[in-house]
Amino acid sequence: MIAGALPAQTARMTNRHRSPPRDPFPHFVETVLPAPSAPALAPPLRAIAQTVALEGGQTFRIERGADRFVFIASGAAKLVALASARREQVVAFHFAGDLLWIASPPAHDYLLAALAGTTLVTFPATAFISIVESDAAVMKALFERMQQALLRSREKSVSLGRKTAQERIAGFLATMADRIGTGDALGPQVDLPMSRRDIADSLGLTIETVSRQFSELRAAQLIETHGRSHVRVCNLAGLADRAGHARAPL
Amino acid sequence: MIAGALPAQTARMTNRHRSPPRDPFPHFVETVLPAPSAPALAPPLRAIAQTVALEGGQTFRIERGADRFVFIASGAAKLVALASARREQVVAFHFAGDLLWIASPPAHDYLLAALAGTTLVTFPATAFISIVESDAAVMKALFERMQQALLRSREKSVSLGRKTAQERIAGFLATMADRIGTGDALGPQVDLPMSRRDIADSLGLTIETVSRQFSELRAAQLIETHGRSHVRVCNLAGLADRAGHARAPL
DNA sequence: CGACTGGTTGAGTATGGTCAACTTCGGTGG
DNA sequence: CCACCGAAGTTGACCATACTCAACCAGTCG
Repeated sequence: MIAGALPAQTARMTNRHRSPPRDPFPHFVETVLPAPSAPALAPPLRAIAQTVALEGGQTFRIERGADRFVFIASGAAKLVALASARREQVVAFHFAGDLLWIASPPAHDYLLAALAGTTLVTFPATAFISIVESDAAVMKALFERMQQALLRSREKSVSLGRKTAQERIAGFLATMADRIGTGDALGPQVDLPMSRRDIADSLGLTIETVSRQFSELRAAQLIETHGRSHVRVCNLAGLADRAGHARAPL
Repeated sequence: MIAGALPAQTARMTNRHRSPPRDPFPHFVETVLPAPSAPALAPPLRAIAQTVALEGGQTFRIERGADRFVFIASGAAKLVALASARREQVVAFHFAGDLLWIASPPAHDYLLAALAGTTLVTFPATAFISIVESDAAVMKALFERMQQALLRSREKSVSLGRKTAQERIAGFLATMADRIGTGDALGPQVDLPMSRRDIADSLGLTIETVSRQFSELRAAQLIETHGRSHVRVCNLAGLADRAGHARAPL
């Protein structure tokens, strides 16, 4: 279930301050389950839950045909589809508080890889559903998370199918500022937990192209970067503009 | 709600044999609702349902913030995201029996366009959910359709992000053979209801590239084409092979 | 049968990929 | 605290895949 580090990954430990192994299950309960449903459902769910602690670079694989729900209690992860030996597609990034569904369809294998120290609570999908299916509020909450995932995936299709490299990068940064940015919306800061390779594999580009586009956006005064991962968005409107988020004029 | 034909579309009527305007709602009920749930839910759902008949080329738009469920009673449709004036991304194709969810997120507008004469039954999403949310079986069925849509969308991301033009076309044809093919699996035939432009807009390519790849696959004896839309898959295994559906070796 | 749309084929181009050198970051150890 | 080292990131030169522009062909409908 928990596979080793990815091939080209020398499991460099980034956990100097290893966090105490607090049980993440209560966090799952209060984040995902509506309060009235929690008392009845938490025990049976706990019975089928598996808690997994991953260090950055480690991966969580699912067996074929055994799809799972995964709650990210802390940390950050990428959901990766293996297209072939040297081709990976990052299908989605997920952060603390997210609940995602993973399956491996016939065409490709999928796995979840931690971008840093990450704690997961995972459930076999069918067992999970049979426990919560009778609870309308929980099913509705689940459903809404699914809708959000589908919407994000559709937007990613637009990006991958019809946008230039620069539009993809600009859109990516704007999205990340929205999802994990700190500070006000006018000058958000982001600490990107993913590498340039992860970004490239997410946007259907190469690391070189990602790097070049970062440089261009920097030159255009839209962003500032400090170190490998810190990005300051100087001009969010300008960034959104370059993302090609044109709405069709009616 | 029902907009006119798309810009470059001279609403050429393809309905010589106009089908009788049979009420498609019962078809929705028996296809989507589990039998035990139908009697209780059908009446309130009918009250909020809107039936729409579209000719090929006509589109169904949703207002912003008013997401809908759409059941395709007959025909075929493409779900399109408008990236900008001359850039459209086909996010998904849907056929008779499919139930889909459409929303227009902040970044882009979405619309559903009929590929031929098509009958829809549509519902405002929130009203739909409040009617069915208490019925576990229906919610589960809905949920599974959502999972399927998400899975397909993820697979599309892989295709758009990490596959060559030929791999995309081969994968597309294999998928279509599976979804709307007739005849045995060894020599399936497909009548593609979508134009080369639709295919191009779905795969993130141009019509010329689509055409060239069709020609190459034809030259490689993997497919035969008759007329604009009829495709005969001579070698499904070979096609799947060229689709780059490599599973990671364990 | 003729016109028109959609599809195919060809020639040249551009965006992003590849290959390679170099720089910076950041973590470790002297 | 600074020097060192490996990995990650950046930049440049060149190349390839798919796009653009354009002409031509074929299927379909009137």
